[in-house]
Amino acid sequence: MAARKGAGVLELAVLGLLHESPMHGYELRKRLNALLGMFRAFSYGSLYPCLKQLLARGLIMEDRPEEPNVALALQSRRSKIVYKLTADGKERLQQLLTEAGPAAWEDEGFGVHFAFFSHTRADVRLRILEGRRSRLEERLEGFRAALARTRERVDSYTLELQNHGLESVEREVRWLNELIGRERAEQEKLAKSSEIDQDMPRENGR
Amino acid sequence: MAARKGAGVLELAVLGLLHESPMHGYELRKRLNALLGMFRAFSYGSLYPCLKQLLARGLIMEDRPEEPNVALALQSRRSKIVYKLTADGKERLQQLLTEAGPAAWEDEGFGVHFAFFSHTRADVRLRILEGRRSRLEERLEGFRAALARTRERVDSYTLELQNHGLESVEREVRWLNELIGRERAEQEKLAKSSEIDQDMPRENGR
DNA sequence: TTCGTCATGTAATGGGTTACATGATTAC
DNA sequence: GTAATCATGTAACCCATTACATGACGAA
Repeated sequence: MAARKGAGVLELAVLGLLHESPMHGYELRKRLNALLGMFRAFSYGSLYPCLKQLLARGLIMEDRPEEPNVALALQSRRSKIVYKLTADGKERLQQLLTEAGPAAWEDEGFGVHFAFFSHTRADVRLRILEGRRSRLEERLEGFRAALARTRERVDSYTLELQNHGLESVEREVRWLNELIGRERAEQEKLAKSSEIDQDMPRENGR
Repeated sequence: MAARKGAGVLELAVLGLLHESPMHGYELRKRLNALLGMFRAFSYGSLYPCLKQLLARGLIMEDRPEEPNVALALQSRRSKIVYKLTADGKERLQQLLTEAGPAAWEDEGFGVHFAFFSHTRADVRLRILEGRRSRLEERLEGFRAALARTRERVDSYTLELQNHGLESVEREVRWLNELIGRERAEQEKLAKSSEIDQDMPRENGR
């Protein structure tokens, strides 16, 4: 099995961004950190090796636009290597966007997967959101249990920290609830509209 | 200089917990994850090597309570090794709790440092809180700048993600603001009470 | 012509995880 | 007596970072 772990979160992020438009590494990194800036920041030291590896695996290729002058192309080519997805790369991206497993809802991966939700199938989106929610609820539960056990002697700072953490997670759960609600509503709407097909449309307030 | 990076966050966490009371590894891990559960979870694979290393560095030692029977002690001792801080360990802990540098306010370290704030000097606490706040504000600023540049074409999911991230960080900043306010108030109160001593108090707003 | 930023890369290192292997203790 | 949990440990690996080295290019 092994499923090829490959290059962690970066693989998806790079493939996803390159799918939207070809880019060179430096720019890629900026877009990356603009996209996920609040969660993580990647350095060149991880990005370039990743590109190299993706290239070796045939998932991306250099994108030299129509180059009439071959000699010039061979010589002048230094600095700025624009990459684009290959067919295999697109396939791989699709595959990554379709698996709704722990990799998609654990802390490291969730943000990246979410960032490309618009390229993700609706049912997969829903399962990822629900997966993350139950993951967080699980954590919440375990945490509260541990809290109950050590309740006795906690200084005020520890308490403050734990409360803040608790509230953060609860907040994310509420956020997920809202997103899940919206996703489901949309799915129902689609199901209904495809089911009707020849009946009159009806409003169902936003 | 080099400052001995040593064993990352774990070092502080372990020393801090052992300072409160001697413990064995297994228990240590549970307390650790109860304390920081919302932020990170450590596995045995990292904890035990860390203990081993701390032992080798002479910062902790096995805590065999009064053991009248030596022979029995030598034989039966398998499973459950209780550790406690050595004098060096206490000193090291104190040192770690006193440095108010990036290690204390970056994402990885902040939680742990905060968790032991009750053993931290008031001025160090304040500097760490302010350090973290400006770190977050910096991130906020950079993020908004990047946002402004790529504003044009962002799909609704990306937007949703970025908003959520933004709000999370803003929320943490507000939390820090409150904590800083409290810290300062307390410090002023202390300063005032020690300053007066024989005169009447005078207001000096903020 | 020099400085800042854009741009690409590599080597050493690091902190941590997973998976594995093992043994003791407790509860049933 | 056996299953679950407590308890300790190791080895292989992984993803990413830091620090470094290099060079092109535009603006002052």
